[in-house]
Parts: sequence; C-alpha cells; structure tokens
Amino acid sequence: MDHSTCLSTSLDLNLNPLLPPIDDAPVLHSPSYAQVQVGSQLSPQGTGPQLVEEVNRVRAENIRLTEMLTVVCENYNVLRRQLEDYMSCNRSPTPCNEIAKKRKAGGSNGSSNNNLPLSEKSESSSTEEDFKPREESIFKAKISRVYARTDASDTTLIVKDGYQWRKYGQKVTKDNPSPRAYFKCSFAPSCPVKKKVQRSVEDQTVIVATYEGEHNHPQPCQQESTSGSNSRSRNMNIGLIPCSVYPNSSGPAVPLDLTEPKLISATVAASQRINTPEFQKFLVEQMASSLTKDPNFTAALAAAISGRFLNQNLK
DNA sequence: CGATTTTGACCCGCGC
DNA sequence: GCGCGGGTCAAAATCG
Repeated sequence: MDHSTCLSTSLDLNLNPLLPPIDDAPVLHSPSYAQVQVGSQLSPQGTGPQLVEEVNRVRAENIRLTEMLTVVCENYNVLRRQLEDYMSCNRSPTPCNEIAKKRKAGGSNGSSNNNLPLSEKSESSSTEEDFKPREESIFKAKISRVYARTDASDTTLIVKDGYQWRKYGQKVTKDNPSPRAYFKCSFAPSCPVKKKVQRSVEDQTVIVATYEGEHNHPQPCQQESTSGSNSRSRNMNIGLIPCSVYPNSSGPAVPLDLTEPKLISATVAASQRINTPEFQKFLVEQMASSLTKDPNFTAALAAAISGRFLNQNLK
C-alpha cells in the first residue's frame, strides 16, 4: 500500500467543500483550529499585509501537516511489515502449549499422561525450552478473550470465530448468573484448544469467550458448509467480523484488530488473510479511525484543508 | 445410526 | 480435614 492510497481513501472526515464552514464545531484548543477560524472569517475585501501573512502561515501549516501524514503512513507501513514478519515467524505448525494445564495425575479413567495428545505430551519437554526467548509473549497469547455483542434474546452462546467446537460441559458459576459453556475444538484431541463462553455480568448482550491454547490447523469452516440451522453446525461459526468485537475499552483484555485472538491462534489463516483486500481495507479503516479520533489531528487536518480552500479562492 | 448436545455426577485444587 | 467452586466426564437425549 502506498501513501497516496492511504491518504486518498481512508480519512473520511466528512469535510464537504460545498458546505459552509462549521461554526458549531466542538471547542478545540488547538492553535491550528484557531487559525482556521480566523481565516474563515476573513472577508474577500480584507487584503492587507495581515491577510498575506495569515495565508503564508496557513500554507506552512499545510506543508507541515502533509509531512505529518507522510510520517504517519510510513509508520503504518513499518508496523505492517513487522506484523507480517511476526505472522511468518509464528507460522510453524507446532502447536503451542497450553498454559499451566494441570491434568489429573490419576483420573477416573485411570489414565496417565500417556493418553495426552501429542501436543500436550511435549508440554514439559523440550518445547518449553525451545521457545524460551519468546516465552512471555507466547504465553500471553495462550489465553485470550473475545467480546462479541449479540442479541439479548439470543440464548445461544455462540462466538463466530471460524472454528468448529464441540460442547462438553456447562456450569453456572458463582459470580455470574449466566451459565458458562465449555467447548473443545472439534479436532480434539489432536487440537488442544478449548474455550469458555459466558455472558458478561455487566452487559448481558455481550458474550465473553475465553480461548485457551492455539489451533494447530487452519480454519475448517467454509461458508457453504453451515447453511440452515443444523444443530451439528451450530458451533461452526464463520468469520468473526471486526465490528462484533466489543468496542468498549474498559475491559482488561479487549482484543483490538491485530491482537485479536483468532489472528494469533490461527496464524496460518491470518497470514493468508492479511493480503486480502478486505483485510487491507480493515487496517486502513482502523488507522483512519484512530487518527480521526484524535482531536488535535482532526483540528490540524481541518486547518490544512481549509487553508487549501482559502488558498484556491485567493488565486 | 452416528454425531453432537445436555446435564448430573465426579474430580481436584484451594482457602479456611 | 472439610467445604466450596470450577472444570471435566460420560450416560442419556436429541437431531438429521
């Protein structure tokens, strides 16, 4: 993605040149915005040295903002390359270990660790040492939370993450009246991933899905495989849409865009998806959204654009 | 009939 | 040692 693309498509500030200057804009204490107000109130007849000086200042501001945008886009490209590098580094099919998973030493089935799937048997052996340099970051990725908003009337605990799950238990926990559902990946025992799904205490329309472990296989689900209300595919959920991620930032582990657990746990699928136009567009939108939420940036950009309009009018 | 879900029972860690 | 609570098992039920 080049800079021009970024600049031309992503910054939807709703600035319409046909519209008159916004007078009821929120109070901004940015000096740039103050300059716009001064400039926009100048009458065409005001052609003194003061006006020339003002125009020059706005031009300089415009140039400065253009440079800022260039820097922002360059930073974006750098971050994107780093993300791609990270994805490719984690493309190894070796499943990562589950955190501190304690299997019963002698369970009711009398089994020992010999019954553990291969991915778990390696847990305490060399694998742990092999990944020691990156141990901390990987372990943080082992348990992740996804917040999905659903209908309050929807009683199903479904989080659309693209993987197929098999429910193996349900419990009502002490701190939450809503039942907690326990799922295993349908590829178990070869895939050790589990997830717990429960409605949020604060907001019943929000489902909190806690993932443990990482999938060692790509997403099995295809769109056409889930047609109808087949109960056996009820957990074969397709495509966690970014907007379904809980946007509230008050939570301790709100996954946003690139740290979204699905992307981390399914690095293979993610690394393929990152090159799709949809993902690129999503990244650009996220970037634009972050920028436009910054009042200083918005004010400065508005000043630059207004200055350009003013500049054109004076020509 | 096989795959999946449901749900009560059981296991086990932890705090007291 | 005991009770509590979260997590898991497994038989029965359900579904297509």
